[in-house]
Amino acid sequence: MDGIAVLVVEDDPDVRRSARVALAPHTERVEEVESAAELESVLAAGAFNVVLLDMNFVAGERSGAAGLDALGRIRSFDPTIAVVLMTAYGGVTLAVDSLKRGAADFVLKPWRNDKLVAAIGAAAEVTRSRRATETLQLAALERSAIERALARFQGNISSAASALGLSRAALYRRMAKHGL
Amino acid sequence: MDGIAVLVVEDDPDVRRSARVALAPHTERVEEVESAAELESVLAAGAFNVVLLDMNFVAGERSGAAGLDALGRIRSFDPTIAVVLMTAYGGVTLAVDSLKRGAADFVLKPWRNDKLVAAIGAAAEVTRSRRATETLQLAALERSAIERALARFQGNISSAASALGLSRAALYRRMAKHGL
DNA sequence: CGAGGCTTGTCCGGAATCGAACACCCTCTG
DNA sequence: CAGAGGGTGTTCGATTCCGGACAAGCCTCG
Repeated sequence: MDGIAVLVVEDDPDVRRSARVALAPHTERVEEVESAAELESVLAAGAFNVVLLDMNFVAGERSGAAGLDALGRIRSFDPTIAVVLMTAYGGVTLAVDSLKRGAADFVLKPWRNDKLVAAIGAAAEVTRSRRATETLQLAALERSAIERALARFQGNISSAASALGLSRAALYRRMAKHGL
Repeated sequence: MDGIAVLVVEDDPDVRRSARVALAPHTERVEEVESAAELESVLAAGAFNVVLLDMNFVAGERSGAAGLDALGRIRSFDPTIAVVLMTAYGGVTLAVDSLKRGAADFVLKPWRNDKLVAAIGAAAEVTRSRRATETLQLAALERSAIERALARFQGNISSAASALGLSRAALYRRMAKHGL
């Protein structure tokens, strides 16, 4: 799993070490922070493609609220990065809530190393895919929309043009422009 | 919750009745099927905006595989419709796997009626939002991309134009066309 | 077999868009 | 304080794109 840079957010030094031991042989880089206080600056500086985020790093707090808050901040900062949440206390409700709020995966502590590695690998792939498809280039968006329309209508030019809001002649020109 | 049409997929008649009793006062229509055999034709005929899907409707089978298979078929047929999964046997792993495969929510049996109603309401909103944003109209896609670019670059016309692959003058014209 | 409805690909006079250039403003640095 | 570097909004001759119309083909139905 070359090219994977993981940021581990975890207050417990034993768990941080366990994560590093599990992940380091399978990734390019594992960095750790003890709290979520400076998440944005660490993320900005670090070119990560996965975050492994503890849900409870406030002493005595077990609800997962801190982790969900941090998840929200990470997603605001970089919506493309996949976040894997981990907790020792989670039930179905917390897991479901986490994924609904945008976590890519949810891991219970103590984990099996092979499952953690697999989860991180899958999450990195989610980040890769999100980053590949996020573009603002109008030409690329137009080409993609034309391809989807042609697929949707099995190559029927009249229907595809209508769906795209173009005349048939205009669609022919756009198709030629994009080499379709 | 006007305008919500729910399809309940559940083999147990007692559970089907419980779902109907819980949901009927809060929705426009509740229909039920006993198995997933004819899902696509029922969905095609019915104009639903939520599916409440049991995970286990194969006798003796408790793994949830049947429900996940049905989820996949529903999503292939109509990727915009929100699916709420329900099971009596699910743990964190099954819940996480369900959401990763595209379920909008996950409900454990026996449910609390108010929570089921809330989950269905939220799922209907997910369907509404997905259907609103799925468009092939190039003009709408262009407007949306311009808005995202302006937001991304805090209104900086030069940077937004560059990201969109347009000249500044062209961007000004597109913005005027879209009333931005 | 022929009509009707749908599809296809192409054309061309007119309309719309193009982007380099212009003039100007603001901030930062030497 | 002046100059550099970034930004802004607008202009206009050149270029590209527009869509209704045309001609033709295919499929279904009476």
